[in-house]
Amino acid sequence: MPELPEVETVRAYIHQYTAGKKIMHIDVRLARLIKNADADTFIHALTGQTIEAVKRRGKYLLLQCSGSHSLLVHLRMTGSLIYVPHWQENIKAAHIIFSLQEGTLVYRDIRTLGCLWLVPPQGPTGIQGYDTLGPDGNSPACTTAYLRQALAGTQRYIKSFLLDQTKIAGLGNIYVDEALFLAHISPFRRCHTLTQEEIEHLHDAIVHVLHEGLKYGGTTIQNFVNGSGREGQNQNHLLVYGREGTPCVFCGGTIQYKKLTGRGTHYCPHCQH
DNA sequence: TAACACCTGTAA
DNA sequence: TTACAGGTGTTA
Repeated sequence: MPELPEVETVRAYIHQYTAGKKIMHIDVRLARLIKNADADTFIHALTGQTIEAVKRRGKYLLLQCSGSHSLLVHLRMTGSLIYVPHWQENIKAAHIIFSLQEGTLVYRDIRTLGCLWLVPPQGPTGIQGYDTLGPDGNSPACTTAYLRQALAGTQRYIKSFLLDQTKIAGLGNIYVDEALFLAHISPFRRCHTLTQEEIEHLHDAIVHVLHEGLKYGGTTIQNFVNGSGREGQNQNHLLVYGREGTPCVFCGGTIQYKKLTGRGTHYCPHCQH
């Protein structure tokens, strides 16, 4: 589900509502979501700690706590982290429940593919996937020069490259399709064939689509909700994702849908080369 | 790099 | 009943 703009939207809300609050009690209802500790260890390490700040790197959320351990969360497809002033038992798919000194932080996840990790004192190193993250797609480190250098070394499909979190962190299926459409580059192009000009357009498009996603509070297709449980609005501004069979906003041709390395891919064959 | 696995819900 | 879904790790 969530890509960088969705995770960042959640981060901002959760930070606003939970920073400075103490974790009074933790109810672990689905322990297998915690990947590197058993439930007792997890509960013992975090109970009594104060959430100092909520940070984000790529699609990971870091809840920095006052004690020696912190909490790292990846929402995967259908995870969500919401803050509610009053816990109610009718909240569906609530798997880990943090009772705070004021209000409740709930980890929900319909498909239960999400992950939580207890972060050791030395930080979130050694946690699979985290150490090898590339620069965030909207960070100053993700320059055109960086992209040029990284793209030159591989012949894979550009879409597959953009989805690779070790190359660029934070992009997922929606924003990759949107960025390639805006840059007029086919998802089937091989990385090493991109020209300097195309790489510049691609870079601008990545920054733009992430900015738009953030501006509209994330994209909700089915499940995404921000930290308050509300939907995003960026789905109303998408240009290709989910628009197969409808007219291309540039040429009026028909948006196509094909599978590319297992992912549904939306593009305009006339505009994207 | 492809297929499959992890899961559940929804829509065709 | 089947295919598909904002992701990613493992295996062939």
